[in-house]
Amino acid sequence: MAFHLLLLPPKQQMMSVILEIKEAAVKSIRTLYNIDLNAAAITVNATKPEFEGDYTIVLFSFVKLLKKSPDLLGNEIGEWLIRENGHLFCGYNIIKGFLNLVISDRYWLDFLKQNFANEKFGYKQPLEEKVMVEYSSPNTNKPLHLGHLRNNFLGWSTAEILKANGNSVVKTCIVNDRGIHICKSMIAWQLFGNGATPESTGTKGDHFVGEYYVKYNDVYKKEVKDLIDSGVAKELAEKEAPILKAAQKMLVEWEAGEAGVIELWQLMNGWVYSGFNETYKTIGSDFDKTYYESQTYLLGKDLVDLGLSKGVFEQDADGSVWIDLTDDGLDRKIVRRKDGTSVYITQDIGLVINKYNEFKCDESIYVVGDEQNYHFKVLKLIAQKLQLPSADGIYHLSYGMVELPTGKMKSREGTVVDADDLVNEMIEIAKQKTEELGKVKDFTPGELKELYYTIGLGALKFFLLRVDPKKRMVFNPEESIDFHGFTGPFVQYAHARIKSVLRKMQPSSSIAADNTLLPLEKAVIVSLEQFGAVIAEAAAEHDPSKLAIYIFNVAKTFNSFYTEFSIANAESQKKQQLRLQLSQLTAATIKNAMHLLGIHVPERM
RNA sequence: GGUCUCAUAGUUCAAUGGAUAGAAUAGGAGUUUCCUAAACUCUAGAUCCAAGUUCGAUUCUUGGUGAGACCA
Repeated sequence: MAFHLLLLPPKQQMMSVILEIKEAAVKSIRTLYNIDLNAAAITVNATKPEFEGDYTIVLFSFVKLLKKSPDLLGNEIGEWLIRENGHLFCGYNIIKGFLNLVISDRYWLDFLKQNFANEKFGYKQPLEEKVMVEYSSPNTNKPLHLGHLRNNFLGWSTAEILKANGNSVVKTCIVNDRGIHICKSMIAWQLFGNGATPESTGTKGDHFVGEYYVKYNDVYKKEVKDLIDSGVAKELAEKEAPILKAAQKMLVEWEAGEAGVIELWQLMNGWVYSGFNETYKTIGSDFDKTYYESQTYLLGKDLVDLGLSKGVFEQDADGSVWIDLTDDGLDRKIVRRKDGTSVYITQDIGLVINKYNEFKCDESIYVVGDEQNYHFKVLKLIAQKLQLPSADGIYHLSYGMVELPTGKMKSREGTVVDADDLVNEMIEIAKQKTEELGKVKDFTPGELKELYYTIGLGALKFFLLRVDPKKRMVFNPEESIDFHGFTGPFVQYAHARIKSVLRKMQPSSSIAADNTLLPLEKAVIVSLEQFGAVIAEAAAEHDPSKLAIYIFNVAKTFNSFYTEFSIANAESQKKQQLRLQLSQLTAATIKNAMHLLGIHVPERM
C-alpha cells in the first residue's frame, strides 16, 4: 500500500472523524425521517471513559423535532450508521439519550497508516484568507517586560496557527517611537548622561535608555517635592517641574524637526532597536513589516474631511470634530482637536487604510491588551461607518494582564518583571535541572547551551500560552519554573523519549502492522487524529491555549502507553511495527504542535 | 458616576446548553534487574449568593456580593 501514499496529494487529508460522524448522522436522519439538519446542529462529544464507545451523539436535541423517544431514535440511527458506514462504525449503545458509537479499529489503523510517515502532519496548504497579525508594538523608552512577552508569544503563535490552518499571514509591528515618553529619556540623558553610551557602560541598548527614563522620573519627583516644599500647590508643581517643561519643549522641537533633537532621538532609538532586536531574536519574534509611529502619526488628516463630507463626523462651533457613537451604546468621541491636531484614534484609522492599500488582507488582527477594548470597539465602528473595505476584518485579539501573586506589576514599586532577566533566569534554571539529572553528560558545550535555551524558553512560552488569552493570568515565578506536569518541558520530554527509541529502530511501510488495538494504543491514535480539528479550532478562536492543552494531553496519553508497553521489544513484529508507527506520528505531532506555540523540541534531554 | 470584563479543588488553569464538573500542582499511598522516573499508577478535594428560562445550566437572563479595566 506504500504507493497509495504517494498518490495522495498533501492537501487531500482525511476529514476529521467528528466531521465524518456528523455528516453520517445528517445523512441517516435525512434518509430515515426525511428531515434536513445542518451538521453544526449535531453535538458529538468524546465518549466518557466509563462507557463503551469512542464518540457520542447527543440525542436530546432532535427528540422534540422528530417526536420519538431517545431510545428509539438511538436504535434507528445506530442501526443505520452501522449498516451504511461499516468502515467507520462497528458498534453502538444507548444510555439515557446518548448514542455511544464504537469506531472500528480498521478506521484508526487506516488513519495511522496514511499519516505516520507525514512529517507535516496536521498542516494545511495556504489557500484561504490573507490575514494580518499586528503584535509586540513596543514603546522605545524602556525595555520589554513580562506583559510584552505574553503579547509576543500570543501574536507569533496565532500567526503560525493561522498559517497551519491554510491562511497566508503578514506579521506586523508598530513601534511607538515618538512622543513625550521618549523625550523624557532623551532629556534625562542630555542632562545626566555625560556622553555615556551602551558601549561605554556595557549595557544593552534598551536597558540603557530605560535607565534614563527611570532617572527622569526620579528627578521629576524630587523637583515636584521641592516645589511643594517651597509653597507651590501640588497640581501646579506637577505641571511646572523644570524637567517636565524641558521634555515638553523637546517634543515641540522634535515636531518642528529641529536638527539637534532629531539627531539625539535617532541616536537613542537606535540603541533601543539594537536591544529589542537582540530580545526578539532570543524569543523568536519576527515581522514581515515594521511601522514606525513617527512615520504614521500624521496619517488620517484627510480622513476627517472624508468623514465630514459623508456626514459621519460633525464639527462643533469651536472647530473640533467629533463622531457620535451614542446610538451604538458608546460615547461621543473626538477625532480632531480644535487646534487641528489629530488624536490616536484618527491616526489608527489612517493606518488601517494604509495597511489595506498595501496588503489587502481579509482580516486584520491586533494583539493588544484588554485595557484597550474600548479603543478598538470605537476603531472598528468608525471604520465601519466610513465604509472602509477592511472594516469588518478588524479583530482585536484582547488579552488580559499578567499579574504577580502579590498583585499587579508596578514600575513605581519596582515589581516589573523584565523580559530579558526572566528569559535568562529560565535558561539558568533549565541548566541547573539538567545538570542535576545528568542525562546529557556527553553533550558538547554548544549542544548544552542550545538545550538549556530550548527548555528554558519552552517552559516560559508554554506557561504564558496555556491560558485562554482573554483571561487575566497570574504569573507565579515558582510555578512557572516547575518542569513537571502541565508544562513545556513535560511535552518536550515525551518527544525526547520517543526519539530515543526511533534512533534505534524505525517504522517501515513494507512491514505489516498489527491489525488489532489495545486500549492504550488506540487512545494514542485517537488523540493524534484530533490534531487537525484542534488547529482549526485554535485558528477560528485565535486561541493558542487550545493547542497547548491538546498537546499536553497527547503527551500524557503517550506516556501512559510508553510506561505500559515496550516498543522496541514488543511481543511480536506486527506489534512492534504498529507501535513504531504511532510513536513516530506522536513525535511529529508534538514537534508540529509545539512549533505552532513557538517552542522547539529537543532530540535528547 | 457610566460602560465593559472576570468569579470553578488550598493554589494555577479546563469544560461548542449535555452523562458522576476535567487537569496540573501542593497533600496521602505506591512503581525502576526491561526503550530516558523531567515519567507512571492509586487516593482525597471545587462551580461566589439568590431567583428565572430549559428535559437538562459552570455555560443563557435578571438581581446581589467581590475583583479588575476603560471613559470622564
